[in-house]
Amino acid sequence: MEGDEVTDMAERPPRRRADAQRNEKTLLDAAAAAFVASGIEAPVRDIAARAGVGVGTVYRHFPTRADLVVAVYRHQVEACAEAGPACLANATTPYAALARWIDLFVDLLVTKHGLAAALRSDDTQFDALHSYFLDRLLPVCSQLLDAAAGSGEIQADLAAYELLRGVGNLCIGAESDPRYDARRLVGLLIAGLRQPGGPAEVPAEPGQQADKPG
Amino acid sequence: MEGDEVTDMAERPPRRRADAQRNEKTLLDAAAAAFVASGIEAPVRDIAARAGVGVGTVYRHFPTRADLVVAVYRHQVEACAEAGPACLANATTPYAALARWIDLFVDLLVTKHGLAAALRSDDTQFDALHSYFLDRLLPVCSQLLDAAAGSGEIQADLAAYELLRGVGNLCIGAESDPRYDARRLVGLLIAGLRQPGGPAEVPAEPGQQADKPG
Amino acid sequence: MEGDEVTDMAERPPRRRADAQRNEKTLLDAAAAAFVASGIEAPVRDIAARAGVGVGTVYRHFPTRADLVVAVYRHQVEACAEAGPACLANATTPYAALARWIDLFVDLLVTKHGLAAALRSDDTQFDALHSYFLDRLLPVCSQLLDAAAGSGEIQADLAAYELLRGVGNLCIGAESDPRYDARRLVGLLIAGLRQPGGPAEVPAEPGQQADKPG
Amino acid sequence: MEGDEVTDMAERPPRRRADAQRNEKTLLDAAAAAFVASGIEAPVRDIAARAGVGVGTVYRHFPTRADLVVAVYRHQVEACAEAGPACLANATTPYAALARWIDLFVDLLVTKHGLAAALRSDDTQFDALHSYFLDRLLPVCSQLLDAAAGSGEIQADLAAYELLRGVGNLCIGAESDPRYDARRLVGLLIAGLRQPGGPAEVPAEPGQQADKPG
DNA sequence: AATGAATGAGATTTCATTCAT
DNA sequence: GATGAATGAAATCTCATTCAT
Repeated sequence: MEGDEVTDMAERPPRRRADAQRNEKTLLDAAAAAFVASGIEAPVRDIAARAGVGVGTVYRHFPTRADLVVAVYRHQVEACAEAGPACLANATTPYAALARWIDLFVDLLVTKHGLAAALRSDDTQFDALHSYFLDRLLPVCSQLLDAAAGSGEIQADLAAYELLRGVGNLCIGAESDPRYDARRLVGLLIAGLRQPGGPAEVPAEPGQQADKPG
Repeated sequence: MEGDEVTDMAERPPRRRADAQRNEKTLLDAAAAAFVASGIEAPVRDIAARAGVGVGTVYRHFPTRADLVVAVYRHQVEACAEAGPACLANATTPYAALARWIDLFVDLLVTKHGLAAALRSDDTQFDALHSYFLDRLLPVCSQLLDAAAGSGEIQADLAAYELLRGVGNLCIGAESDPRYDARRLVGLLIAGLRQPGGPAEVPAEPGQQADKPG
Repeated sequence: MEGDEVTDMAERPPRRRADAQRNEKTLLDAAAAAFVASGIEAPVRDIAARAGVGVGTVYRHFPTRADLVVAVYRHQVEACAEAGPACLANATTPYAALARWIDLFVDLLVTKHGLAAALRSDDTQFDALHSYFLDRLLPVCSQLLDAAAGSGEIQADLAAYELLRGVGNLCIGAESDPRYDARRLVGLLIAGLRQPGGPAEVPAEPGQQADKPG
Repeated sequence: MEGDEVTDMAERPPRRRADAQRNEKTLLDAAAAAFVASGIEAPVRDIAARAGVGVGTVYRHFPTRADLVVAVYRHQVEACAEAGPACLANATTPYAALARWIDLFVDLLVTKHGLAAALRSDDTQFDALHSYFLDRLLPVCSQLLDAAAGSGEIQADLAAYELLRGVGNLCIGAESDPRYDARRLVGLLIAGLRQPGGPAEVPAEPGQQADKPG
């Protein structure tokens, strides 16, 4: 992702002060840490303190909290979005690709503590964040869902929006609770998708009903 | 002069004043409404205003916010807990009973706006609420899970805690988002439970575990 | 028994806590002092400190700054407004009544330091204050102007609004500058009103005729 | 063009860098515009932005806000000061000269939005501005007043300081309020100066001093 | 000289909680 | 018991001013 920077051999574009750039990085790290520790609504002053800068500096770089949150997670979101087509290309079936990609999405949410919280917030202040997430990830998820539906592995009628939201919800609080394995529950959800007759119905097929554990 | 504590020997029935009792009921209704409107963190002042009492009265009845939240939802939680055995008795199979009961649990969470939010909060102030919920509902859920596992309909290895938490998470925000149908996703999750090979397994094809993008 | 009941009638109206009432008075005094010292924009925190209360108390009593300013000066404004008809009744001529009333208005502005400043401010936050002043004093001033015009002592075409604003302006800063006598300048302004032919015109009297601007 | 300012590049002597000089002019224009738009307390950043320079540049040229304000209005103040003797030379009487000059002074204040505000401010930061104004204009006004007093057209006892301050005050807010005509009120003030009996006196009628309301 | 990033004091406002009445 | 006034700790955001580049 940082590879983009190498293209400019000269300093043509409006040169940024070195300390400003350092600060931005420091701020993003500090904000990420603060989000983990205090949630997405961590006081600006705390973030500034963690970064060792004044509050004004935070506001200069990120005028709104949403700007900050988006910036904190942009790299990961981008990587996740770009992984979608790769999953499709490499997996044995579209359904496997979907499962794999959802797994990456779960990684994103679980390891970046505040993210799931940010997504669930209905504070209008985070609308921009919601939009960004959906803009970037909905198309990817849609493509995978469509492919899996096209191959007949899953039903066709689950919207990508709903799936993303559900997976996002399942990941809330996962990082702080050792008794809760979000990845496993997401796995159940994805497995549920594969039910031919819909979630509430039992398929009348031999071989799917009789296996009894132990 | 009046009401020295020691004069109690007459053993008057420790009855609460009628108005105090009325207030408690009024307060619970008001709090429930406030939670729906503004979420679980609704200002105490709002709740008092809705109830037509002073804030002091709220604090007298419910010293902490958690006390209030627990009280608000106690009835519903009790009813849900008690429905567990009934489901088991009436359903055709243990798995069906589980599905039915989970459905009731979803009702509880989705219709009582603030509840899912309260459960997801990791504010230590809500620990009491968490405890109450788990104390009351975990055994019920466990029983249902065990029964379904015993009948061979599902795998045995999902903890009731994890299931409740997952379903609770899936219900977050369901009231306010018409594009998100929590009930449907919970259905997928429960359906996933029934998968023969376990949630993490996809149809037996060689190499499918190894698919990695890039 | 009967003795107990007598106090009841006295406490009918919505009882205010004694300290609240005391606080309100203290706050008004503190605000008045702060306005004198730091102008109408004195920090709320300063006002609270002067009054020996917390900032929250200020906001409880006076939600907006304009509320506070209006309250601080309400007594004086009311008294001034009510003096208008009295002036008219007691003075020898309508013009004398006008002059007398304007004098009272100047008293109001000059002795209450911040007032003129508040009136001149074009911060929209003070619109309510402007409105209050105009609502209350414009009609009074109009009546006096009309009477003086009716008696032929002054021209009829000066709007009360303009006169009040002009006098208000002349009073700005008067309390802090010993070299500036607002009362005197207002006197000149009122004297100028009496010119039969309008301010720029010279009455046909010997020795006053030849003035032409530049 | 600013060609007046010696554009000859032949000039060797320790001249200021051309861009610095250009900046100064640009800054003055920008500041004037900002004062009109936002008043004399316009944020430094706004001024810098209007001028297309950094805030540091503003501070380099004008270390204090007062320096900037003085510089912005210096040309006009000089012109006004120099117009005094001219008025006296051209008018038919000293009083007419005074009236004419005051008119020019009003022009200065009314058309240069922020100026009256700057003059009225009692912020010590503007002391330099006050001094500059008085230094430059008081002597001029004094001369005109003295002449008019000498010719018997007005009383001798109004200090130039008081007159300037009064006129200045009358001009406050005149630009933004269509219902308020500062020029007209100043006209009344000047007319009042001509009253034979002095400003405080009303037409000789018995008992008129004693009128009191109530 | 010019730039604009950084600083941090200060202003406003909200609420949970206490406590006088 | 009930009331709601008082409190003051946050939290946000704005700018004047300094200073690294």
